[in-house]
Amino acid sequence: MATLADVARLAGVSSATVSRIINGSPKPVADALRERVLAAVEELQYVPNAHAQLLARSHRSTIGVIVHDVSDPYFAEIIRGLQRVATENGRLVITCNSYRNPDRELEYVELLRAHQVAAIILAGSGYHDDAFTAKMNSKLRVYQATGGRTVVIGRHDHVGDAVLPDNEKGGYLLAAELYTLGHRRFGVIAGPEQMTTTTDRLAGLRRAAREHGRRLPARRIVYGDFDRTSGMAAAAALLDAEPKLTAMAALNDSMAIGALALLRSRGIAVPDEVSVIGFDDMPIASDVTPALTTIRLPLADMGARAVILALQPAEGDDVLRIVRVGAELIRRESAGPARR
Amino acid sequence: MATLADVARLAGVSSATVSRIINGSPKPVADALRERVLAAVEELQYVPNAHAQLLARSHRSTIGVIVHDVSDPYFAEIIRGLQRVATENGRLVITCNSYRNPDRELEYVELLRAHQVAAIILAGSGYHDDAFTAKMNSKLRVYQATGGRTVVIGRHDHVGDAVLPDNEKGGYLLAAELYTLGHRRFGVIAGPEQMTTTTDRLAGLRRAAREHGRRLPARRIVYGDFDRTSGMAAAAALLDAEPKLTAMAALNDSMAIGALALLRSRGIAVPDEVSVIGFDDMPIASDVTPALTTIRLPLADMGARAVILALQPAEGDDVLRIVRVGAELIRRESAGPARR
DNA sequence: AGCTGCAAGGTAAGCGTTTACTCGGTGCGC
DNA sequence: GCGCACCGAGTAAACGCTTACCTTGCAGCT
Repeated sequence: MATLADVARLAGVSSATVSRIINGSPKPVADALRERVLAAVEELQYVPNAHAQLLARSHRSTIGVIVHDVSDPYFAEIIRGLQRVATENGRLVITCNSYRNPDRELEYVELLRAHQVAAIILAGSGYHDDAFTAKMNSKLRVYQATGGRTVVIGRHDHVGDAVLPDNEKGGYLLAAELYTLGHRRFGVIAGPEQMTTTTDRLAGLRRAAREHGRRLPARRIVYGDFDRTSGMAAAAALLDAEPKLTAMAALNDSMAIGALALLRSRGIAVPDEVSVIGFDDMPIASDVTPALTTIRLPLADMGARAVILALQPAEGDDVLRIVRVGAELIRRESAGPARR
Repeated sequence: MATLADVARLAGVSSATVSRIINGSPKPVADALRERVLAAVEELQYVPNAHAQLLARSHRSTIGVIVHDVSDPYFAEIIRGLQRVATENGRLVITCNSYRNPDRELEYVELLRAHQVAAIILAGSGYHDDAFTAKMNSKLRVYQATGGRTVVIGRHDHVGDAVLPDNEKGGYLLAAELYTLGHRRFGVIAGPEQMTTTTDRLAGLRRAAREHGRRLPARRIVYGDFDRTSGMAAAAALLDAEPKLTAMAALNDSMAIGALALLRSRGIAVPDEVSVIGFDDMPIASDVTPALTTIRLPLADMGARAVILALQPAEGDDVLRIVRVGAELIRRESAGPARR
């Protein structure tokens, strides 16, 4: 690979001059030299070694994000928003997929630290696991101590700034809609039991239940993995245990779609016989049949806000800033009045 | 941030020793020292500076991938396969989204070169644009000249190894199925006109047409953007121009889903009145209603093979290796016999 | 003429690693 | 008892850049 020194040699100038020209430094450089240098750069197809630059420069500029899985539309949307703002600010973003493996999340924090990122954004729900939380917090604190900024999206138990979607309210809206439509016995297809997203959303469902003088019996809650397959399995389990269910509340759209698929395979009409409501409003929610009634979270916006938090230097020293974003019911066709 | 030197100081050894212990160098080190060093690493929460390592080490280990958009399920699948193999081999992968902007692709090649990646994988279709191809090839060649490896997925006009899905055959299968079902006048919802994926798939359709003694009139081909919205628009245009169409061939699933949505909005039954066939077999293809008949490409496998090519050193010097992967018709419910 | 001041470019000291090389100190063969 | 090989640890030279600081030359003063 051609180096700065090669360019300097070819142009007959010092490497400092080349560096200044390439980085558009404020120091003035004679036009003649500039042209010679640019020509040399072109001729050698010179590209500065990013690692050498990062080593030599003091300021860090890239942003690291840890998600469960980019190909999950939920995260894809968050990242879309996040990328937009990052790019607008000339920041590169490195994305890491933990595939819901806590250990891998820990490893990725190290990796991002090793890469000297300016900020680490933890997207995706946290776990109710004190040992993990403690480890993660200690790693994050070390990182913060060296000037690193951290932002979490949708978890409350970590140090640093946070963007918090109102999962509780979303859950409330979801259940409230079901009660309003006259459903009294509905199953819940929840996510992994130890994830905070699951418990928050469930808490919302429970609040709505209480307001209607009811409760969510444990036997009507099945825990899945937030993916389509587990949604199908959960729907099947629910139906087998209690064939008279009039509705299902899925705690994310992927599982809702799985439920829809299972219902279809059993020839159960949605929403005429059983209503289904999802959560997240992923792009394909409106393409399944029937189009999914769901709770919308401003995903792209959440990603964008996370970057903004990461970029703004903290005002005080220890104030941690929290941005809350709302949840909204999107009525489509998969939920209707209770019929049986 | 703690540095190697800090650790060395705390442990009372030289930095060389620390480096050797951390990297598990073959050089033997006394156990007592090893423990002291490891303790110091733990105490300081030391993480080696990745950039300094890359600068100092000679061998490059990360892999760069350029795709159009990770959140597009087509690429998400490719990346999944690619990641798997890369991780198995201890390689990190950096993903760049060009959002179908050729200039951005060029920029990303520079960026990846700047980051000293061991290989660049160009996923996603190429363009029929000689100026662009020439520029890209020159950049790739420069990169190769310095020992970089390049692999392209699904484009033929670039230098380097390649993984080529049989788009032509897929197109052929698609059209053959339509003809077999008795469709004689069907619309084609194609991708961007200058993309090789589009032209390859179209070529397959044309071959099938010829074999059935027919042709694809230009007025029945509408070019979209490979996304849902343009699929809807294209379906509308097709239908408006020729209401008697009995089927539509979409050149990817996203557009097929868009077409399905449009047909539904117009109250046209699929497949009873109009059949629809997609291409790619994205995961959601089986969740839309009716489930999409489509052409399956082994996407994850393609990603995996690309990494394998990138990792295997070229045998000869100039032999460029080409791996071809097949296409397969997946019959589901969106295509049926022609009825009108 | 002798200074000062400034503009334009060069010199060289890092940045944090890795690694070839150097250097005491053992243990061994003779 | 001496030299040698070898082992384990340290020294220091890269790696390719950025940038503080220094040099040079020249215009503008007094």
